[in-house]
Amino acid sequence: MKDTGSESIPEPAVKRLSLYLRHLERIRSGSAKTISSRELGEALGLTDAQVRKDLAYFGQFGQPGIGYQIEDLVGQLRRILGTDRVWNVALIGLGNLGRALAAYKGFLKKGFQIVAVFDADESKVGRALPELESIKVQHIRDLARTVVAKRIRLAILAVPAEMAQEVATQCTDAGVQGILNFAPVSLAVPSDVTESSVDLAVQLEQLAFRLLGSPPKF
Amino acid sequence: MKDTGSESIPEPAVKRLSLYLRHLERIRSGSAKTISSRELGEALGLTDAQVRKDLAYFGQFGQPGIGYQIEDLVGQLRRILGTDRVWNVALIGLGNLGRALAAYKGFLKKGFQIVAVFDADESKVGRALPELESIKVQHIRDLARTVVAKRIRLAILAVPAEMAQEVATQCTDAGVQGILNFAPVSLAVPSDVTESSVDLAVQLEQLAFRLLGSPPKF
DNA sequence: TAGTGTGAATGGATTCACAGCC
DNA sequence: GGCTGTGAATCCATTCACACTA
Repeated sequence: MKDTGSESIPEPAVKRLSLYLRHLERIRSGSAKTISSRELGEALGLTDAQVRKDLAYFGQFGQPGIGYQIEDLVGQLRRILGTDRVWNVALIGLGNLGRALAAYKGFLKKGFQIVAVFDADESKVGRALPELESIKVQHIRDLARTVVAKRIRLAILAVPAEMAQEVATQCTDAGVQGILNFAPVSLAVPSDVTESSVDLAVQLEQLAFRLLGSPPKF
Repeated sequence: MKDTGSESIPEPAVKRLSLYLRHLERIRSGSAKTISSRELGEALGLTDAQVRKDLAYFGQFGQPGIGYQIEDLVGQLRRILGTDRVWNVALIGLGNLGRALAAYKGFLKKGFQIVAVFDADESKVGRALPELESIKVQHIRDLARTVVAKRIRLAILAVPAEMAQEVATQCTDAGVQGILNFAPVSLAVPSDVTESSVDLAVQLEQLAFRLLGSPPKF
């Protein structure tokens, strides 16, 4: 009934796009200039048809008989995924995980720049993190102000579970449009905000479930 | 053609089971003794039918007209997911992320006990981590020996991307059956091993993709 | 009345298979 | 011969709708 205009791209396809890009960036320094859908799929455990279908949602990037130009495809995927620009990101919560995330180099490589860090602990406020010399820890009460001032559209939440919903609401109220949540709770966010949760313990739990089927090897 | 015997449970259903359990554990101290599929679904942004269907794959846990007994369902879900026991886990790689994971309390709450930690850096070997006083950092060369000796079936990989595949292979050769991988690469593992990857930068990338559709709020 | 469990219907995503191009 | 792009067919997951139970 309602057509949003986008050509109905499957969510799983977008996830795989990130994996394609990641693999291509890894092999781009190699000798091969092109890659076939079969090769790309094999590297990620997918079928060739899957790879072609995924890419075809976004355009015609390949050459029949040849494959895909690696450099070209990297550029296309970056453009599609939005990593051809710099995104300002806020990091909220400076416990063990938060500090590890602050130090993580992988974000900046993809254009995600942490331009503000927040915590509720007054004793941390005003200091600088070793890995982000140029910015000082701010109190969460400054969140809204800073989000607007620094044009922050993405936030990483690494706060305790009890605070997560409240902080998430402050983020969205301030104009944040995407939240990556590491607290082990489901967040309720407005429909125009995207939320994605990573629950470290749940990840292990899923693995444990699979193991229940098969016996130990020792 | 081949029937593995398992009643074909959708993978997404198992993921949601973890979320059901997480929510129930959070509210179990409250006054309500029961919860309906509608209430549970609402808390997680799912339909009531979805919740009922998911639970029904594993048994008949609810009472018509009443709902589900919270305590009972917690027990059932723990049993189904395998968190009603203790799992020995190895943590490999002690960079920023690895150390944060070592300190993470959430694992033990679900029965995942880190019983060995490894790194390739000789200068770290022999020391103890602040949060895991009782165990000493071992060199990766001791991986196989220790995995067998300590009956380790799950491993958390927090090593650099370049080493990830090699370490993963060492893990599976030693008998590890499940790997939670934080390195930004796709791992190839034997078919009887379960691998699950969390790429922090990819998570943000997915959020960025959604944001490309809508304009900034400022 | 409130709420589960479940077959049937629907909706999505993956795979197939092939026309067309290099 | 090798490989892409894509409709058609298949497979899988979600939603619907209702018989049934407390």
